[in-house]
Amino acid sequence: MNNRQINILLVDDHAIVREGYRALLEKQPNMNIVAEASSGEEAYFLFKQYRPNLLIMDLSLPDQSGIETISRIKKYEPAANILVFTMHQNPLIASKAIQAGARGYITKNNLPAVLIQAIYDVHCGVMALSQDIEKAIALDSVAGPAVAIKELTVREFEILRLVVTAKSAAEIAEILNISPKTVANCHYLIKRKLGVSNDIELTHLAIKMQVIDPGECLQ
Amino acid sequence: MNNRQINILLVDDHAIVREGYRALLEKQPNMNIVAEASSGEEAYFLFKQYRPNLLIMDLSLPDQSGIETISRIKKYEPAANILVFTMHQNPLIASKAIQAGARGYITKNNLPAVLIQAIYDVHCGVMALSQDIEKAIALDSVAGPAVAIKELTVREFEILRLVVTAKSAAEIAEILNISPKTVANCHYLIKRKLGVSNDIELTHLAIKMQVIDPGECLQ
DNA sequence: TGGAAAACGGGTGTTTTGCCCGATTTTGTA
DNA sequence: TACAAAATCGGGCAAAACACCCGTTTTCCA
Repeated sequence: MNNRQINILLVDDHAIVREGYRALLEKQPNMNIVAEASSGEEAYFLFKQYRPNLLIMDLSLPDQSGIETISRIKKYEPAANILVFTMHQNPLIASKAIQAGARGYITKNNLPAVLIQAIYDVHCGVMALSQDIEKAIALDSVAGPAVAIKELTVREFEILRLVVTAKSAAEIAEILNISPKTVANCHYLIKRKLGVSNDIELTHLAIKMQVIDPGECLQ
Repeated sequence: MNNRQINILLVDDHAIVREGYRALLEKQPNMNIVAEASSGEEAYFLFKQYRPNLLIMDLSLPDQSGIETISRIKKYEPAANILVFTMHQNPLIASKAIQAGARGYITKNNLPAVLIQAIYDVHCGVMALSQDIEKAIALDSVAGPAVAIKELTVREFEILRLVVTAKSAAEIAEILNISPKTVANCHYLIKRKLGVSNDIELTHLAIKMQVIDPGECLQ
């Protein structure tokens, strides 16, 4: 990779956070924010338009499609450099994001300098994980009770997240642009893989595994 | 209130967000950030030390003590002006924060300008609520589930508790010595009364209303 | 580039749901 | 005590959802 200007697309739904990125990144001589998006849809669109060298994205987007957005962008451009920068310290989410094609995962608990370093790392093709996430992944893989959830495919995980926030099959189908029938089948497979027999158990499990936090679905 | 310099204490556990505040607030001629805290403990300490005119705080702090911190500070200084600025759009959280003594509640979904206005409002003694929160609170108190849940009969409430701990209709029928059909009918009536359309929403609602606590399903 | 895994979605019999109804049993209160 | 109102119980039935099967296409790596 070259050491020239790094053109960055910011994806975060909170304007104040984007202000923060700007203040921070524009101090770096060779970083340049070419565009900002506040939703997954917009991110995909702007990525195609601007072709940035690097994409910094939060996962909690209004259309709930953080990981899905990574998949879409990577499908369109497998060489895309995507760095996840989010508050979620959950190793499950981190590993799904990486499975989906992210090249880095840094939590917002880290100091700005860590983000800066990660940007350089990812830009040079080095996978960047913040220490807290590395630790969480390590702990999880040793004694993790979340074994079954890891068997889920990226798509299944995505659908799980939507299902447990009480979206209907039709809504999910709409969001993901697939048939409601596929959603239903996938929903069934998720339940079978996780060994639960109804949606209530599934919800409890999702909360327990911090796939969602209790209250996330309260509007 | 005077119109002089507003001395602000920032409380947010994410450095990048604090960068965002800085970039934003320092553009305002009469706002001045006197200190930053990244935990509730630190916030309390710095408040005593700096006596700011206004405190902007996020609720999701590492020591999980956002609302608790508000209480502590208000106890120490009842005149403290506290403006909550958080991602939580939950009306229950908002009302608890206000009960605890916050004089404003703005979600991070809002544009920076909304925050700026709220700062002026709170500084002048006007309660500031962002529109999304106003709406959420209104919905919640008018047609809200808090009311609806009280409409449940004793039997319905009993069945609700069993349902949301993931017991099957057959099991519940067994426990209560009634027909599974009655359980199913009752289950349906509960959902109708509470205005939810599936069991996942029902589960979330039950957790939110503390019919069962989230800890009950953890492990 | 070939083979495995994942994603997608049709088909179909079985359950469950949503909503109706009437029959009993409390319950509150005049 | 009387008696209406509310709560409880459960049958019926069409519509919807589910569980499970399957084959096809797409994606991903080695």
